[in-house]
This record gives sequence, structure tokens and C-alpha cells, in this order.
Amino acid sequence: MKSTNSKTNKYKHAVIAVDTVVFALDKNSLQVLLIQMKKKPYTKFWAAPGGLIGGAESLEKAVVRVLKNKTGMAPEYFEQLYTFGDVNRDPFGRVVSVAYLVPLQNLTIKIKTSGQYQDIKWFPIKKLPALAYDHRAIISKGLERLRAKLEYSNIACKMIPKDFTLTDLQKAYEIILDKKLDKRNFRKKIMALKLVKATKNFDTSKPNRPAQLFVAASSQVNMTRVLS
Amino acid sequence: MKSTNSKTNKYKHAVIAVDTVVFALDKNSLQVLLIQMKKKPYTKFWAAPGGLIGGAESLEKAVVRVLKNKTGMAPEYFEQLYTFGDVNRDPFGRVVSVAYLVPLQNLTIKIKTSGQYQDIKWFPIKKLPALAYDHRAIISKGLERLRAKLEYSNIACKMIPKDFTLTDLQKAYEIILDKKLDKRNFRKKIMALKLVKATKNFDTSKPNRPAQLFVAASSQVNMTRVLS
DNA sequence: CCAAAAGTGTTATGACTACACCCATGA
DNA sequence: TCATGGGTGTAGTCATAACACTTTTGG
Repeated sequence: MKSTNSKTNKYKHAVIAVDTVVFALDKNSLQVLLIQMKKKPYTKFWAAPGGLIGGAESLEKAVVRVLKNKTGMAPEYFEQLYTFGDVNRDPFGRVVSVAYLVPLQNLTIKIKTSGQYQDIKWFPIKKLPALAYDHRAIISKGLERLRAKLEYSNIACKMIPKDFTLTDLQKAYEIILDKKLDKRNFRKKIMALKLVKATKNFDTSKPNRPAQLFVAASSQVNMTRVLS
Repeated sequence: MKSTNSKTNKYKHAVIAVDTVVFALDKNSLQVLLIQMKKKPYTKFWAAPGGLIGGAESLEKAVVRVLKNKTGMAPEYFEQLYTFGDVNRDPFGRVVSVAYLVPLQNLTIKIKTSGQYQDIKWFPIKKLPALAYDHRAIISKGLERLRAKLEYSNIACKMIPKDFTLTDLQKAYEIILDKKLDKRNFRKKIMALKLVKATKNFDTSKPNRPAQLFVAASSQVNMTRVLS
């Protein structure tokens, strides 16, 4: 979302917005948070949550504010993705948008429908609706980044409960990467990278052998990659 | 460099700039292009070349324009690095700056000293002068990206002559990474990644066995990395 | 004792490291 | 023929991929 007020003059000053690619995991799919627009020419089109930055507001603060407004929640982690600055990306005026990747831990956020929007909803990444602006490219960039960071960071831990079984973690990887992984190799790799650490607790909620619970090794989404 | 005109009001509208981290290779060192500022409080401080974007100008166009103005040359390749948006990063006003990484092929560019600046000069990355704004962080991010991309792209080919010997290429890697590499392993890796292709020509300019000349396998700085 | 998911080890293959000598040329 | 840099192969180590059975629990 950009240029929320239509007073923005085309080509006078470029204004700055943030857009958020908010991901969360469903049982079987990766979901993206989208809002439905009211204004022409994007009536009924969907867009990533976003908004113009305030004059005394950092980009990060703007991301927090936008997410608070739209979802009522403060994300634990987010990172900058890319900046989109094509001249005609927004028909309402010249808007440069800094996109952020926001992995969320659950889908049960309280969603606020403001006057500006028709609706706000989760969509499976594989079945996106018609998207406004260049938001398909933005979401695509978000997915690419998220997938890449699975390989060498604990970013997936931001999308599942704080303590989790290795099977939970593997499922998260499988859903995001959209492919099956080998259980033994997955565990070896996760352990070798030291992305998680074991707790003394077990998940006894299921009628089978209890699984050991793990937590992220660091609260940071750390780069385990070594540039040798 | 941001907010070149001092009429920018603090906290009224954020304005958008691009800054360029321009790298080139000297015989033995990696060099960064910097301009010396005149305005307080950064008198005599140095900064990465940059400028505000025009209202009808894309970010990429702005990069090209800035480089043309400052160096007289159009870079063959550049890529977006990161966007810096802290509220107080620029004492002249609220400026959000999109930083770009620009690898250049040689140091012999024609340099224009405009009225706004004291001087424009190459500095070895290891001996940077006092830098204005948050430009130390920007340059540091540029170096990090450049080094990372050596591992899986042909970005180094943008910093040496179009055809080059494998020894030339290895030297570029060694200077940028600031470490010695093994000749045989280097060649094996470059060949395995198919970053370059052989020509039929040899460098006969030296009084020893002629070295075969290579060119970049692609004019794109392609990601050879496979996300398996 | 059965169903269900947890947990675990080995082998083969490909990548990376370390390392030393012969080759082709011009002077 | 000498000085200079060009060019090449092998052995050891480590990461990755493929693959199946035993364990623990609740019902």
C-alpha cells in the first residue's frame, strides 16, 4: 500500500512508503497477509500492508506502526527486503517503497478493517488474488529471501511456536520450500549448523512417543554462513 | 551524499536520495570513490557520491545520473544494496537513501569537481578518511556484498578488463577478499562454476609464457548459486 | 499389542584443501 | 640458457544425499 492520500501530486515530490510481506504458516501452506483496496483503479485488488512513513519516523518504526494498525501485533523480527522505485509503480503519485519481510508466528492475529480497505485476509502463497501495484514482484522477492535464509539461518523459528519439535521445524521447512526433506539429513544439518538447542521438555500431547522440544539457539536470526 | 540543497526542511517531508559505493581495483588495493564536502558540519569530510532523485526519475536513472555527473562514465553494472532511513542520519533534513553497489572496470575516469564539493578521489578501502553521515556503514555493507558475490557470481569480471587471464582474475579476488588463494583450487572452482569462458587469444605482452585470455561467461552478473 | 510418530547410522558421491613440478616464451 | 609467470593432478577431509529399522508412548 502506498500513497494513502490522493493529494499526493504526481511528479512533485517522491514520497516514501514501507510495504510488508507478512508470512505465516498454516497447517499445510505458507500464507501471506493481504488487504483489499477500495480506491480506483485498484478496487477489489489486494495489496501487501503498507503506508507512508512519517517525517520523524524511521523505516523500522513505520513497519511496526503499519503492522500494529493492520494486525494489532508487534512482530518479533523483520528485515529489509528491497526498495522499489519505478516511476509509475503507483498511479496515485510518485512513491518509493521500502519492502520488508515479516515472518510471523501464527495466523491468529486480530485483524482491523479500517475505512480505507475492504478487507484484510491471509492467502496461501500458491493462490494469490489479483494484486495491486508491483506487489506481485514484492511478494515474490519476499518468498525468495525467506527460502534462501532457511538454508543458513534460524528464520523458520520465527514462524513456529517458541518451543517446537524437530518434526515441527522440518514441516515448516517443507511447507516453505514446497518439497519433502529427508528426516535424518534434515536433523544432521540443523544440528551441524547449531540453529537450535534442546530443552529438557517433551511434547506429551500426542498419543505416541513424546518428541523432544527445542528452542532457537539464538533470539537473533543469525547468519550461520561463514564467508570463509 | 544527501539533501544537496539546504532548503530541505527537517521533519517536513522525507526526501529520497541514492548513494553509490563505487569500487575499482588498483594494482594492489581495492579503492572506493569519495567526494569531499564543503558544507558544515561535514566540511572536509568525505562521502559516497549521491544525490536526490528527481520526481520523474527512477532510482536506477538517478544512479546513472549521479555517476555521470561525478565521474563522467556510465557504469556497465550496478545493484541495489540497502536503504538507509534513520531519522537523524542527515543533519540537513530527513533523507532516506537507497545505496547502490557499483563495481567499475578502471580508475581512469574523468572526475568532475563541481562547486558543491572540494574534491573527488579514490581511497583504498583500508585507509578511509573521516566519512560524513552514515557512509561508513554504507561502504561497509558494499564491501560485504561485493565479497559475498565473489563466491557465486562473476561480479569480479566487472572490475577487470573484458578479456583477462586467470591470474588477473585471481588477483582481483585476492585484493577484494584480502587474502591469498591457491592457484589450482581457484581455477578449478571458477571452471566448475562456469563463470568464465576461454577465448582463442593469449596475452603475449609479457616476456614469458603467454597466458590464455578469458571472458565472462555471461554479461549478466548471474547467480550461479543453486538453491537445491 | 497395536498404531503412530520419534529417533538413529552407514555408504557413496561430490566439493574443498593442501601441496610441487614441468612448460613456453622473450631476453 | 635463464628468468618469469603459465599451467596442471592427487590424496585427504568434509559436507551432502540416499536409504530402513528400532524405540517409546497412549489407547
